[in-house]
Amino acid sequence: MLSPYGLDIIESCLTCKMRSDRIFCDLPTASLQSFEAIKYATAYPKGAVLFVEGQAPRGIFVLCKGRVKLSICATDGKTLILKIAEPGEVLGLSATVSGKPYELTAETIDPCQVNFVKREDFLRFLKDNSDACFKVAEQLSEKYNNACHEVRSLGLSHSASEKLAKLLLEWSSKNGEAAKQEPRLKLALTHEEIAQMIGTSRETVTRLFADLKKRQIVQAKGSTLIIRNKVALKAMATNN
Amino acid sequence: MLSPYGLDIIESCLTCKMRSDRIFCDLPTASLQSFEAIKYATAYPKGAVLFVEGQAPRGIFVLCKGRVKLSICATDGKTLILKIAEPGEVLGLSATVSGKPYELTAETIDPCQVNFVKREDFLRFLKDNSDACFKVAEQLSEKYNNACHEVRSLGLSHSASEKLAKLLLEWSSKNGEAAKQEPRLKLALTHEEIAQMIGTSRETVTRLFADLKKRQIVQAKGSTLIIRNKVALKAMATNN
DNA sequence: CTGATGTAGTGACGCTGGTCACAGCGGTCT
DNA sequence: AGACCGCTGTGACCAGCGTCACTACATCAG
Repeated sequence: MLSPYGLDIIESCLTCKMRSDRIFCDLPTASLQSFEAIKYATAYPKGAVLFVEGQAPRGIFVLCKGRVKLSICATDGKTLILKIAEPGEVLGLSATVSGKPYELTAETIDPCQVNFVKREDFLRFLKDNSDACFKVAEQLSEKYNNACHEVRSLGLSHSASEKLAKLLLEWSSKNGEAAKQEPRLKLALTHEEIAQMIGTSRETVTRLFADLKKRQIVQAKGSTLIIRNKVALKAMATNN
Repeated sequence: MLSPYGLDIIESCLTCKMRSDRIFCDLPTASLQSFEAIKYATAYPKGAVLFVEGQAPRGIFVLCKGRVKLSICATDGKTLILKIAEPGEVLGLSATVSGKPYELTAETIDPCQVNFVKREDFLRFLKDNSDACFKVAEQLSEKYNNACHEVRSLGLSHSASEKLAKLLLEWSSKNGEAAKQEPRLKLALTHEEIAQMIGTSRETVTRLFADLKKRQIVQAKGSTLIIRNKVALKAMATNN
């Protein structure tokens, strides 16, 4: 089997082991078979752009492996990272459904495997498979929910430190580390990228981290970050 | 016919004149008939709260008449208005589909007519009527799109004046006034509410308006605002 | 080894806008 | 009429943070 970019390609959705974990993929066999017929299994290297905001929607991208950075970008080049998509997520879904341009840009940050489906094929598929249509509604609700959280964090925060604290807590809760006394997390992003996630400048992120370390709230061990004082961090995330 | 709060109640969706204009309501007669069976036509006075963020989803609210303010609110009371919903919009949709708590608060700002559908009834209805399910996906895409715009405006703007200019242009484009030389728009909101829409303080909005007037970019005529210099306003919305 | 490139850390400076504190200015209720 | 209330308009003050400019590493290619 071909294996570009060092990926182990999952050939068929029907035999995919992760199927049941994934909100969109967990479809009845019949629907999944029609899906098989219209999907193109593709692979991308790190740094590939799946689509760009403003483009007319070509179709959906089901992320099977790897992570994808979703961002929006201002005319002056200032960028805001909305989220890092994980496997199981469907990208370009809302644009494909509504026919409006993609509202964000998707760029791989790992080698990725992706199932692409052309817009016309996908819409036909949805009309014929009501289970899938409902899954799409669920996915879109999920996305909407996410966007609302982003709005809340951007719009209701009083300071950059509050937003950074929120981000760190959110990250720690994703690894199931949140319950631990001193949660650890891998800092896979640069200060620049973190700044783009919370809508601030690179220098501010550096300064905030320096401050957190000085106040013994976090501690860096190489590229892992240990949260030493969860309570203080939570206080920062809710107050100002 | 009963007519509370000075409303002319639309009794049946089947005979509703606005049906075809409205993205969700324009369903095949068969689907609409099953919808009729599960909906409750209700009316609310101005200032009524349909649901509050954080509440478990009771169901959906199809707005037939009047406007509804959708907002999120921080623990300290700071509020952000996401949008003013117009007739035809379905409220509480994503929470009802996903089962997660309502992500925002909906409060009427006019006397409103609303069709309410209980969550279980609605989910059953969706399973049985795939046309409706697709409409839901479309509505959710629309909402997601909106949220993305909000994120862009909040996250990528450099200043409050930029956000205000964006808001004014957006409003003028809704009335079809945008094409005119000097678009007019009704300022139906207080400075406080405008501040909450763009995530700034009441005083800043007052100062910004004063500045716009001084620079002859806009002009107030009672509660209508005339945009005298569209070009300058657009420049403010894109630059800094 | 050396230069190039990307990331992180830090000081200085100044602007934007949040906050507080009041002052006018319609309404409306009694 | 007066009292009260919500909205608007302004001045003063200052914290937060964006920006610039530079240094310090680390990694990598040649």
